[in-house]
Amino acid sequence: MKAYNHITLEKKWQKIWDDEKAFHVEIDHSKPKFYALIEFPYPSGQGLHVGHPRPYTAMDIIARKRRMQGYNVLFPMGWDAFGLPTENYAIKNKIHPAEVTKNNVARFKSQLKMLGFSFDWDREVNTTDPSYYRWTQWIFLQLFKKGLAYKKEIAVNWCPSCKVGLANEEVVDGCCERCGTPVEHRMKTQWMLKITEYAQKLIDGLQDLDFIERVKTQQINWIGRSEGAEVDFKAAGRTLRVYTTRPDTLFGATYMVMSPEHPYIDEWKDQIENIDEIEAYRSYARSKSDFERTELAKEKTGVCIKGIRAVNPVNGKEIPIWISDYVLMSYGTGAIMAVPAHDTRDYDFAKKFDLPIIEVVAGGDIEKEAFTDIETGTMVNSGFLNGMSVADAKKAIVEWLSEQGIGHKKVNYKLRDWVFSRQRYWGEPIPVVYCEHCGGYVALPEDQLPLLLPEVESYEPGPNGESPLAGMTEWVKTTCPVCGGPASRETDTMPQWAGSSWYFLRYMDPHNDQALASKEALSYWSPVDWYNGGMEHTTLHLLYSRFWHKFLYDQGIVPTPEPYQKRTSHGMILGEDGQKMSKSRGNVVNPDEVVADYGADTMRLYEMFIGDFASTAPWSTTGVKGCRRFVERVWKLQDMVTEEKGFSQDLESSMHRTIKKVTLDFEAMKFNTGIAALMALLNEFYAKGSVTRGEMKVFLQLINPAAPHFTEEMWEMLGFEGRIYQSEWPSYDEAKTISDMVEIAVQIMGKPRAIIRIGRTASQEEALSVAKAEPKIRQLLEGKTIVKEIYVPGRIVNIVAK
RNA sequence: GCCGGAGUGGCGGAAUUGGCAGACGCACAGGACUUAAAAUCCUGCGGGGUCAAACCCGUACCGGUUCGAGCCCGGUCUCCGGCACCA
Repeated sequence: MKAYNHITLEKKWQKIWDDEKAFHVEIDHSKPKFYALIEFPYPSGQGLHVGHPRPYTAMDIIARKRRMQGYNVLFPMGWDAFGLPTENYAIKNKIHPAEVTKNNVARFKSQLKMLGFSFDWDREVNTTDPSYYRWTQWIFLQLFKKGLAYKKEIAVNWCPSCKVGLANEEVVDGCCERCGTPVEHRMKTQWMLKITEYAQKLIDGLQDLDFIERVKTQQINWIGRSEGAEVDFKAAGRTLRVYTTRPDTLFGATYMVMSPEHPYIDEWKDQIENIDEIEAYRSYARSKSDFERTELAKEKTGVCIKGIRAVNPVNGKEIPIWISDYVLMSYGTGAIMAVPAHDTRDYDFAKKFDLPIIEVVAGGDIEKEAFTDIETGTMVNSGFLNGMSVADAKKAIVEWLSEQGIGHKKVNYKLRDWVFSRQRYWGEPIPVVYCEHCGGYVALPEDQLPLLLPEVESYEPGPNGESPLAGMTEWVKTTCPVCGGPASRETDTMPQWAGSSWYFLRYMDPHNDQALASKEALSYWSPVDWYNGGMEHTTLHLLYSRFWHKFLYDQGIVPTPEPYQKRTSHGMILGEDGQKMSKSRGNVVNPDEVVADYGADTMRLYEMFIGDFASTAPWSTTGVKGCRRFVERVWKLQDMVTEEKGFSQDLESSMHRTIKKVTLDFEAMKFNTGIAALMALLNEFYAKGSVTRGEMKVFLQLINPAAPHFTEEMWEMLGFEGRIYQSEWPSYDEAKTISDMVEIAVQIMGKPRAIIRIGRTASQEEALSVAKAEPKIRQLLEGKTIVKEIYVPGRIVNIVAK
């Protein structure tokens, strides 16, 4: 027997697959299509870590299995290569980011090839390739033309270290997601995308998708729909509009609060008696960073506006108006009616500043705390609402407000528009020019795309955070495509999320220079059948790309309203010490070494066997060795193969059971138990001391998706026909997965006391008589009367006796 | 605080969804082979108890439903992930 040498063997098959274009795919209407997608990596300078191959191996197993089952499988790979780390590396080492990207991609690609994934490399895409970002820019132009891209001066989350504005989604605990620096607020003019216009569609679309529940709820929470009403209060001759989810508590509104940024404050300047105090508070609130807002104890602060009072429209009472930073300008109307009896924040505020608290929903104890239950309370102190339930009161008051013309139903979302511009070099240039004469931003004609990134002297952002492109006078100066007059180019670039928002479409037709993909390719391959990725992308990439796709669908460009039919998620791999892998902890496992020492097949098997796919799990070197042992034991089976074509009689049931288990477990991403079943079957072969050709063939096929190299080698050595990757996935006979005789437990009073061997479909009389014939059972039942007898065929016998 | 998810041997983890708890793997112990070690093969491996058995206890904790509960119900604790002054 040839010794098992993973190094030469794996190289050999990787080369054959390449030469044979084994995994290249084209449109083929004679087969069902299957589009398997994994998140394309950012090619960092560190290369792959052992976390990357986990989802890749998982989808590779499913892709390989589906091919064997007769599907036309699209399983592509590419590079999400724009972004800050590359740019920072370029600045530090004075190398062009494109060069850095090229090197990193080459390294990643060779590492992926080393692991034997069945990607169709002819469809490789790279977001930094002009022939790719031409279409990223094109999609932006469509958004711009439909009014969904607009420029606005907003307070952006500013990272002083990265010198870049961040989207809300990129701020974690008030700090920059990437570098951890506390985020500051800066007023900046930014490109924005109106994702809010799609808020409802993004919720509704989830309904029919096969996404894991966590992803659905996280997206729904992030979008944050709430139903309530807008109500107009009169104040100093103006209408002060508020949003509330509790219009039923209107009689309990004892004061109002405006956000410090509310524009009315400037308008009321002359009438406000304590304007100095108000201004002081406004500047104090402005200086608070996001970090301080989240970290500081939520002690309420605020100032009463003196000289102006509001009128509660429902009872004509005059109530004071305060300003406080617990009211946000960016949600609702920037002003609220405060009902301290029934809102915990208002309650805290009222207690601190000694404001009146009026109970309008009975059922709690407002001496102690705000009563916020909406299920059980009854309306009191509320005029015509008295005696109603909260739900009825809501309806009644909104009706009344509508009749009076001072309020109406309103739905709000927490979702904000997407801050789309970055003041950085290594991103897609935004293809618009500013033209004084035309009075604003003008889209570049589509035939001028791609708008290439110009060569610059320095990739460093300007001192005030302006884009490095702003220094490129020659490039910035241009002519307006509409009027032909002088115009200047936009110097901001797009965020990293742009290129990844549509890459799965490009894979369908990656070389098309007429459209982002042909109609034919789009209609054949859409939607992605199965997309696996990290939970960390739930509210970023996954939401953004669903938004773009829904927009493209509305424009008639893509054929399906949703991009991804199914979404699953993998767990992280921790270091051997149970900590998150990081350079500073020194617990990083390098896949190159694992593959060199044990081989790609072992590495792949271990990554799948490590534990439940969706959960985090610590790496274990001895665990890897266990999988290597499995591979070698399978290898040694070749000396035990008999000439028999079918299954041997005593293993027939085991064979069918294992085929079934592996088929179903792989599809359900229960790789650990699927592999465990294969190990158990191997143990049976060893116990028997032989394996038939028929058994060997099926066994290799079942292992092949997980460990494709050595199974291909053994297939060849044993003289099976063709390539294993082209062979047909084994089928099982349901009837043969169950053996006729079963061992079932006999319980007395629910405690297992004996095991009997009977027919699977034996009758109750039969089962009980066999059970009672057991000496031990007979002994235990002696002198007792049987109260009840339970028999579940194939499962259990339970005798209750006294 | 709110929304998700989870607590099972020394460890990673199984359990047909209410039917023999601990599959499979790791670690460990004993044995075989070897001059020896490694590798490999065989055996054992939740705790108590016994010469061995019988038997008792055991799935975070307290209680309940059931012939029978890791799984269902009520309550408590702990951990992980997400959101967080969103009116």
